[in-house]
Amino acid sequence: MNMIAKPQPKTKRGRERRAQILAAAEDVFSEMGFTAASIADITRRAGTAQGTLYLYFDSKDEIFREVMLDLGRQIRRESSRAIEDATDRIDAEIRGLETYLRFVVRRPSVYRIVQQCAVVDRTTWREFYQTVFDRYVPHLQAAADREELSQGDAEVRAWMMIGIFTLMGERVSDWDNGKDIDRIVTEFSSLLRYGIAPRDEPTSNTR
Amino acid sequence: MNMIAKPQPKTKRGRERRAQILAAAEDVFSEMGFTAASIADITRRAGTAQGTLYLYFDSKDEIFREVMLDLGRQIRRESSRAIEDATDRIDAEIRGLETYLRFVVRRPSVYRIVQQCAVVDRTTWREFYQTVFDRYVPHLQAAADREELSQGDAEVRAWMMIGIFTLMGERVSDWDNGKDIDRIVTEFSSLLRYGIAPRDEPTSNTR
DNA sequence: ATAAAACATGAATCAGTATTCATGTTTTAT
DNA sequence: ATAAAACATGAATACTGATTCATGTTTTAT
Repeated sequence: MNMIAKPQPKTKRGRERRAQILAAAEDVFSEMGFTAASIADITRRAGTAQGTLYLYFDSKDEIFREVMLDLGRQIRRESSRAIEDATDRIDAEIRGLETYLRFVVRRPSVYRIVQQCAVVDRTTWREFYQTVFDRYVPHLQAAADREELSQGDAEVRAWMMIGIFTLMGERVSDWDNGKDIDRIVTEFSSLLRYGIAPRDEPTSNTR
Repeated sequence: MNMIAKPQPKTKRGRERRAQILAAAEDVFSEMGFTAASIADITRRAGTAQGTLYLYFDSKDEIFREVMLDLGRQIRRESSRAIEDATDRIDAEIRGLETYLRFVVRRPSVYRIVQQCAVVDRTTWREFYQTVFDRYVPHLQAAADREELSQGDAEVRAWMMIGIFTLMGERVSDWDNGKDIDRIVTEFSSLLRYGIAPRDEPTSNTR
């Protein structure tokens, strides 16, 4: 509702405190969950007084939102970096998945926060996925035009890829801590290249 | 912690009240979210007094859990019914997705509750996905053995399929209300049969 | 018909915690 | 060096809402 966020801190000390509190909030929210996490928990972790948090953030909801926006930027930065030197779109998808999975294993808070966000702040959560989607579709469309992919529905493909990335991310960060990344990437690669239907020519093209 | 749940109601009236409150809880939780939903909201919707809820459920957490378990059963029932008369595994997957998507459009509370569950009661949420996974893998493995699918990593395939189902479910129930189901099913079918890589023989086999 | 069990009520309790604020300290600008 | 602005404190406030419980009603069993 309130569109005017707190102004940026004016001094170096201020910027540091804000960053300190934001980092503490990320940890606490991902470890305890939004509801269980109290302002006292966050400021204790950050080593400040409770009131200090309100110098930089309007409310518990707003600080959560800032945490999510920050993570969103990190996720997108990480994935675009991954695909920079891919040879073609299939390769880009595969590298993208691998980098992504390694990222979420390093930063398991990512998925916790995104999941919380779906519940705590649905608008921000939608915007996050919409942004990912909006950047994804043109890549897939262009790749199909260049014949690096078969022709197909780029939008639906984007959602399917995002679905695979998302669940695999949850899986490795929450369940197996990264030990299955290689298997996952191998099978994903095979899905993109051949689907999962029986293949006609058994062992000819590795392409 | 407390493993002893409330005993089953002894009378018809009791069973009806319990069902009434459970249905109200599903609606209220999915509309308002777990945190915002109060016991008063639930009992108001159910048309009973607040205390009545505590005759049948130990706590707000427990009633949420019961809602989730109930939905889990419905989801599994619906999807197994869908694939009963599929001709092969690829066909089963495609029918499964379509039925599934139509189900979540009819019952949009499904995804809201599952998402909430990831945050509110992580144990139950994990058990839900684990159960889906445990039932899925043997089907895929058996199908590969019968050569209805190519050989591959059945476990990773199961997670990828679940990821696609999940995101598409969220997508149609939350975003577009079912109008894109046909497009989605078509593209999904194509992914399973051919992948998304360029195809060697342009227009030969519809299989 | 009657006692016992089961079910139902809703106002009062009570614990937790987000937010404020009066007071102090540090930094910046002149 | 000094005033003003920015930053920091943490105890007190204020509110919410889950849970309880004393009391009443309905159903079941005999």
